[in-house]
Amino acid sequence: MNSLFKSLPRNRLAATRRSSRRYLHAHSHLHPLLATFSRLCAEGPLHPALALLPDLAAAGLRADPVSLCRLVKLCVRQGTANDGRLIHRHVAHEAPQGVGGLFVSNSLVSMYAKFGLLDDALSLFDEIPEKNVVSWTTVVAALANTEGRKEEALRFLVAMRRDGVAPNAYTFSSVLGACDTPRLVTAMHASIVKIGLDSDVFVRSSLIDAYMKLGDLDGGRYVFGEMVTGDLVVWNSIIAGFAQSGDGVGALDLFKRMKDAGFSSNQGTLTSVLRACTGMVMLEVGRQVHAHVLKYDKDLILQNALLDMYCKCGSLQDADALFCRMSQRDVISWSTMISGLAQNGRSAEALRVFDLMKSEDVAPNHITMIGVLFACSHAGLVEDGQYYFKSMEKLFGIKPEREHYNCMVDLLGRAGKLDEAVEIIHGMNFEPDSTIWRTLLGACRMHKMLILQHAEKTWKVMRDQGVQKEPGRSWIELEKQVHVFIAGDLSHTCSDSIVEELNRLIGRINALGYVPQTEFVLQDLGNEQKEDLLKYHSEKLAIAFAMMHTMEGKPIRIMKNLRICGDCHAFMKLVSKSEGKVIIIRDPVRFHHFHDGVCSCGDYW
DNA sequence: GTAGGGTTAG
Repeated sequence: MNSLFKSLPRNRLAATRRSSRRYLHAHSHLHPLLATFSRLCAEGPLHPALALLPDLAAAGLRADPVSLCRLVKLCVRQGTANDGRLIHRHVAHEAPQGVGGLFVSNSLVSMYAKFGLLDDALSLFDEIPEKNVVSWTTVVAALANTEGRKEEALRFLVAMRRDGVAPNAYTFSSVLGACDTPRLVTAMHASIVKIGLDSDVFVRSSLIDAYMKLGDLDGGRYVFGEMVTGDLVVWNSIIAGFAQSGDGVGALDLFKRMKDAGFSSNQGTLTSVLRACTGMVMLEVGRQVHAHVLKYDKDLILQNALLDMYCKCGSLQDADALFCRMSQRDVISWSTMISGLAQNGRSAEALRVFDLMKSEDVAPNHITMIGVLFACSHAGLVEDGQYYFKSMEKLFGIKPEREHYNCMVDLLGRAGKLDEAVEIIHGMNFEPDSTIWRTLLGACRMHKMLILQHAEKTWKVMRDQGVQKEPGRSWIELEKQVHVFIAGDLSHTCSDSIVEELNRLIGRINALGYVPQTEFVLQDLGNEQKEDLLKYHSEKLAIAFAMMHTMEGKPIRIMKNLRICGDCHAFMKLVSKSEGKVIIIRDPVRFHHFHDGVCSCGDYW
């Protein structure tokens, strides 16, 4: 291998680089075989070019480094790892001279990494005697992109500096993907500023992304606000960060500012904007975005985001129509559709979609199985659920994780099999967390088996684990504006009319037999106070406001941060009947479609 | 020859 790297004085590198380009032209005129090879490497296809390698060797001809690098790239795009090894073997014998050898080796390292053969990439890297910034960056990037090897990326950065090679913008934008603690990101940020790379758009977008992934919105905003240079991806990074951290309004606001700044969106932008709509349940804005998505109908990520938006906004007709139209579907499309149907109370269809998925030979993953188990539990299909839970490892090679156990506790709990649910918890290999307890408590409450002593103990465990009681929040989209209501908070500008409308609704449903179910207030209070607490639950404030502003015939959609309580549930059923309205409430887990006094969840949630 | 942003659950 060492013959690959005739070492050269560094001041001759540029001259060699120039001569290496000339080499191509000189030789292609000299020999038709080399000319054909160069042309194939530049234009493809891959396999005829590969087939020429033995002929070149037999004729004693040495391919130029530029063509070889092109061939390696072609291989990454069109070929397999074995094709790559073929090139590697050829090069090991017919090495290009001088700096060209280094170029070819660097691209081979990159190729192995792209094929996921990290160890091959590293061992070739080890053989390079005079590693330059590209060699180092290639492995740093490969490690930073591999789950479980991120720490090594940082160690390589240190080793690189010790070796006297200065990192460049490529290196920093790669290594930032491996920085997953505030301390690391801040330290890297400091180095970047010191070296003066903080205006590079690649570095900037990676830095924003790194801050946002830690949940440090201010850090991301700071880097973004300091913008002296920016491009579309920098905008996309900040918008994605806001959308992913649940600040949909912030994301949409930035999207508007981006357009005002003269940038037009691409697939990446639209995907994040859709996610923001999904988080805020902004169906109308989502529909508008759909119009811009039409020209990207081959982009699966974007199509999946659109599909999820329709599911999460409770518009299953749109989701279904889109799903049928999609020209390709991957495991995410299928999982989205299965969970979407299940969350909207259409479990039987969800399971039919799962059967269809299997018949199309798409392998389910652990998220698909969460959707399937969720569907079973929602439809009371205890046996099917138990079957899938027990056999998912054998059938699909998916080991049950915490989330699957949680689904099983839900499934058994809902079906009233509380003892079996507790048994499942005891049979877990990991400590039960607050989610599991919450699920069990929900089942107890559902079956009116709430033994307070037990509940208090459970709440204590949850408090000890740092679970906080959030105030209830509901929000609705109206004329592309989001209106937020907080439980017990009457500071909204329209509060007086909201309370008036609420009283009117209560009067109407009293006639249908509504009685406030104060048992859902767990605090120790007098009955009247309990009724007041119930009356101003956030979804009741939201429905009163929506009732005054929604057009006739249009369903009302409410988003909630907490699960809906039994009293609000009964309330909504009666209001849907008395007012002849379809009401759709999305809580953090599922949807309730209220229509004519009935809910899609079958009073079971 | 090396680099950045986007989708499914909870």
